[in-house]
Amino acid sequence: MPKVSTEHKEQVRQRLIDAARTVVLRDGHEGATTRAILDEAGLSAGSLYNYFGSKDELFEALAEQVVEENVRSFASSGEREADTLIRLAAELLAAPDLPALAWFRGRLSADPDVRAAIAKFNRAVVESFAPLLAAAQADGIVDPDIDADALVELFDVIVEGLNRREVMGVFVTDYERVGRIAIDVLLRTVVNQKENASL
Amino acid sequence: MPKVSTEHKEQVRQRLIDAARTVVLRDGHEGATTRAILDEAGLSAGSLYNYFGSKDELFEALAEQVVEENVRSFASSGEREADTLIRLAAELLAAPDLPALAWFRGRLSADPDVRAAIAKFNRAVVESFAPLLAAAQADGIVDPDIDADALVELFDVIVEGLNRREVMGVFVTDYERVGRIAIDVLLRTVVNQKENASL
DNA sequence: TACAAAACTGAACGCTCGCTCAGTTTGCCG
DNA sequence: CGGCAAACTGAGCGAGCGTTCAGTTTTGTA
Repeated sequence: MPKVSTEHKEQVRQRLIDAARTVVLRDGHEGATTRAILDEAGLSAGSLYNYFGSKDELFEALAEQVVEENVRSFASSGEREADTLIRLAAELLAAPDLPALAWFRGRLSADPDVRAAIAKFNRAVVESFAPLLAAAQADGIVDPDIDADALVELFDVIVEGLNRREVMGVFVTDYERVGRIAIDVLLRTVVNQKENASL
Repeated sequence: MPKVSTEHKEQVRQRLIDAARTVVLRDGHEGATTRAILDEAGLSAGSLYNYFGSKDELFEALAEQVVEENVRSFASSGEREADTLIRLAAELLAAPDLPALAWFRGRLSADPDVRAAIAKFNRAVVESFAPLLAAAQADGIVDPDIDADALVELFDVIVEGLNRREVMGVFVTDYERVGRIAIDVLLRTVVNQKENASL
């Protein structure tokens, strides 16, 4: 018969994950020591090991959670227009969590679970854009000869590029402008074909 | 009157930088300890400090060198056609130095000198593409209303995105295809205007 | 209220890191 | 050839890390 155990335990576990995220964002990954994290969470040195087997286990949990949030945020947007997607990507990438995400990508990319989660994010991006293009091709407003898979992949590359610059602090001078030109350029395959057809 | 000093000193210094690069690429940044680097260079613990004031100074020198090589490689290509640029970018980004570059970008991005070197690389990319577009606009084959600066910036974003994926091990399935669609899409602003004009 | 189990504490351990320094070797110059 | 400054060695340092554990506090149950 277990004594204290409740979902309170899960709350403390989550508090540790949140503290780890806070410390990584504030002090960088070199400053993210167990002591700093436990201090942030209001616990002392030994308590970590009631919840995680090691520091790495804590970081794996955090990494999976951050990636999961990004996947959900990207995949659950109501609108599915291509320009909304670019805008959403820009917003998403401006979120304070992203530096952490990038950090984990570099730091833990050796871990198969994290790699899988990242691949899931990329897939979410691709799967959001592909149907739009397919529909446009089915409607005959996009050249059916166009290499749709490659175009979708390019969209993903652009999202990654925006992310990288954001993380690097090399901010795009004006998201609105670059986002607009990306839409413009990506959808020119659509629009111009349509214009040509209507001529 | 100096005794032993020759340019031999510069050679050893370079050997240390090369050893640091080798170890980082082989063991990752956590495995790149001073002992591992000195062992790779065939020197013992104390010798590092005849050439660099600290481990960080060595890494700064390496980072600047890697970035410098990338800038030179990108800027010195003979051909200046846009599709060549994309192809060059792809080749460049497939070079084995790139993981190191990416690592330093993340690791030392707080250092102003390294940030400056990275900005230089970005500038080289932008300056390679901008004249092409400007010329096309001057010739009247590109809509002068098009936001040229933003388009150039998008090109840079694409280069960054390709780089990121390469470093992450999320390889583009077929560089040829994605490169072609990127050219196609970027230059569609050009080609379609020209086609429209000729109609 | 009494008690046992779980949660928590914080001093301490072992380890590895960047770095130092007294002693040794190396190689240029008078 | 002799001498001396520079280059190099490697044992060892202080500090900080992740982790442990014996003791204390807290908590749910009987």
